[in-house]
Amino acid sequence: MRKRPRQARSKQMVADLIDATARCIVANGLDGTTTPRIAELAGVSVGSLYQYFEDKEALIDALVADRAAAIARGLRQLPVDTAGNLRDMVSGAIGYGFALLRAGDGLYVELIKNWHRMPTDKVADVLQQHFLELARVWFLRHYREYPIENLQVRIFIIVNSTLFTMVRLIADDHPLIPQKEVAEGLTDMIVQYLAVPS
Amino acid sequence: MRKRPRQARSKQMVADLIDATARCIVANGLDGTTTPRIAELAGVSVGSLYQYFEDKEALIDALVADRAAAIARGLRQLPVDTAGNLRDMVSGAIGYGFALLRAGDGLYVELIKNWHRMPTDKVADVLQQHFLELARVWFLRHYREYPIENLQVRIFIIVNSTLFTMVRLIADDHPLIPQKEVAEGLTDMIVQYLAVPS
DNA sequence: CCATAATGCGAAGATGTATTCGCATTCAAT
DNA sequence: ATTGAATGCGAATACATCTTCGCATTATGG
Repeated sequence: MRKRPRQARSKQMVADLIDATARCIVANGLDGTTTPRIAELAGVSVGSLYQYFEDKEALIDALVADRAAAIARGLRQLPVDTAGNLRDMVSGAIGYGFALLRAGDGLYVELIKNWHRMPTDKVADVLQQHFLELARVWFLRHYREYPIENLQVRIFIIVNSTLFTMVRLIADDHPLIPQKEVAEGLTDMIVQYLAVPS
Repeated sequence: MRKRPRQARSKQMVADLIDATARCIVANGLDGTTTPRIAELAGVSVGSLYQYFEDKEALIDALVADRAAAIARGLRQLPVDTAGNLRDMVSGAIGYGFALLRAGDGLYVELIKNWHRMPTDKVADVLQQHFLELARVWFLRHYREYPIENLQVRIFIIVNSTLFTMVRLIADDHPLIPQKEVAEGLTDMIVQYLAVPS
């Protein structure tokens, strides 16, 4: 950040700018997200944007960091019963994932679509780390000897498979492929896969 | 196409332009692929580009259509033993997929990364259709009563999971996650999933 | 209340890209 | 060889974007 916002109104402006960036991405897509449009939505001047952000990328970076942190908090607060069965955990996580992607008017979908143009791919990292930890706990609890070597790879496969299958489904509608069945299919697939001995 | 190339040299130019587009995407990424750069690589003038292509998008469209057709041909010629076991088929397909993505200096990876900005997402469609058909044949042969309703959804999940997991792995290197293990993991996952009764 | 710093502005500058158009060149058929 | 069509050219046009800068406005601390 180029300059720290010291007064209350500038702090508000920074918040407004980040919020406006989100709304701009939702309304115009990442490609249609321009500094004039962001400024207009935020109700500030273009120049003001550059007071606190090095450039447009820094602004988007801030937005992503914000949301990644929010998602991380949401995941931590998600009630998981590590003593319960695996299928319920997985099913719950996938349901949560779909809900998250459907929320925010497609902001997350747009961001994940453009993951490779993001400053840092924090969203996928957050998911990866969270579920890796969750899986560690679960396996440690249920099987003293669990495939710890393999777990990283398995979680990598599972997180990416799930994330992009969901995004592809939501991004453009596939009339023959209902969300409910995909959620069940992903659950089946993941549960089966985690049960495979290494 | 704005105008049909009639003479030999114009046909050559169209071919050169499509080839130059591929090289430009490899060298500069999709975002860095501009009409001047394409023209320069093709060794023709910018204006000539617009003789046979409505706009830049049409040019990229032509490239994608070309490659999609080539991949479809490659898949059809891939020797598959529908009488053999499922694991070998899946494993072979995944090996082929990785080889394809590694080939072409990252052209396919770049195209799939930007799937949502492609004129038509032919690549994924091609894969989807092919493997759907393949799965139909296989299941018809091995189980007279196969879950035909479910098969579309399963193939959707499998194709997208595999494709994007591979692309994510190749796009930026994950030192802790070797390709070999991912290939094996994906194979395990898919084979298990296809064996789940519907 | 005043002096100073912080903040906000938005037109103008710099850059880059897609696309067109009139003219030059090459081809192919007669 | 000639002529009309096809082809090729690339400077010029039109447009859009990011970013800066000098000036006006507002807040804060003494």
